Amino acid sequence: MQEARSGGEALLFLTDEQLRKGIEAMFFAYRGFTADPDRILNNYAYGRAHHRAVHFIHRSPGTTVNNLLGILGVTKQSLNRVLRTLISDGLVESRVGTKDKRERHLYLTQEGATLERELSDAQRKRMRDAYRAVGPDAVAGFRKVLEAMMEPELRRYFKALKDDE
Amino acid sequence: MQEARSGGEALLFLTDEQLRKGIEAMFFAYRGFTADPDRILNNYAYGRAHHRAVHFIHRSPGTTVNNLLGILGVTKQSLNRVLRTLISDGLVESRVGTKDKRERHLYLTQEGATLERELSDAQRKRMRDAYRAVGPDAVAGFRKVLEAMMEPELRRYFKALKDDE
DNA sequence: CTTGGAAAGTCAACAACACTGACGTAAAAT
DNA sequence: ATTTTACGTCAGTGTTGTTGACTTTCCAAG
Repeated sequence: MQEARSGGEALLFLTDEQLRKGIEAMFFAYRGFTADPDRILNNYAYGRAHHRAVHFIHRSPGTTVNNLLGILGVTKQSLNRVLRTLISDGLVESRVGTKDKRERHLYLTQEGATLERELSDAQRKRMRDAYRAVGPDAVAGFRKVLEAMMEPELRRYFKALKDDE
Repeated sequence: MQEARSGGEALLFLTDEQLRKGIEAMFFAYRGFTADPDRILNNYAYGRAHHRAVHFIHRSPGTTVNNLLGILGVTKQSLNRVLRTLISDGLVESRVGTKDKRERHLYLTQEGATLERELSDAQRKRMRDAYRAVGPDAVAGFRKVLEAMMEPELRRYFKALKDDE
């Protein structure tokens, strides 16, 4: 049941109970993390999938459907349904690739950018409030643990993004 | 676009870009966080909803349906569908309350405890590896930020749980 | 140059899991 | 005795995931 504790000072906190608390903290925190966007999305008849698509199109304008698939970790059919509604609703524009005509490059329209802004404002506010409540050292630790928890493939992608900090 | 930075040293890192990275880190990390249980659950034809129910019944044996509803944040119809399958599959036992016969107290059977163990072993391993990779200070910060990010109601519940650390 | 395969994307059908709303039963509370 | 609470269920709906089958486009081997 209990962690062996044979290693040294750095292992003292790694009991099963401590780890379970960390798991629950992650579960509850993620609920908070998505609570504000979820409320906003309800007003638009969109869901989290739309939010994710809009977020990453904003982050990487001109990205292809295939790129998004790798980042979002869903099937292309699932993403396609979401993109179709966003495109037909005029939030996302899909341009046929000039070099490779199989590809579709995705961009937010003005309207799409407005929704992205509304969603990310709310989410950033929560993140900012949390950061302010705990201070910079805690934030640094928070980010370290999150990175360590990612699947290796996504961690590599994420670290590549980090370069422009 | 940019954070005002008028406050002082503790605000220097709170640019919109930094906050967006934090948001993405949370998104990617949560994927990693659920990846191992998801793989296991596929073998049992169960989903995350079953995992959550099993986890919190393990955490609080004898908890009532109503208690679980508050913790999981779903409707009773949704939870009931999950509990029904878990009970009929023999993973969860539902006992009528002795003091208040309206209540149903939920317990894991031996089989249910086995699944809980398999799921939480995988999830704890990931959490433990991440903790070990970053060290205790980072973990303390991680936990602080997660708590700050929770909705107030869940934060109160979570802090009450924390007492037995 | 043609042909065959791989890649990017789309359409259709289905499953999981969330939601609302309505209803029923039993037990507790008033 | 009436109301409220706890729980279960049925019916219907929506989002989001899945697999399977398909078109278009690209590219490379023959």
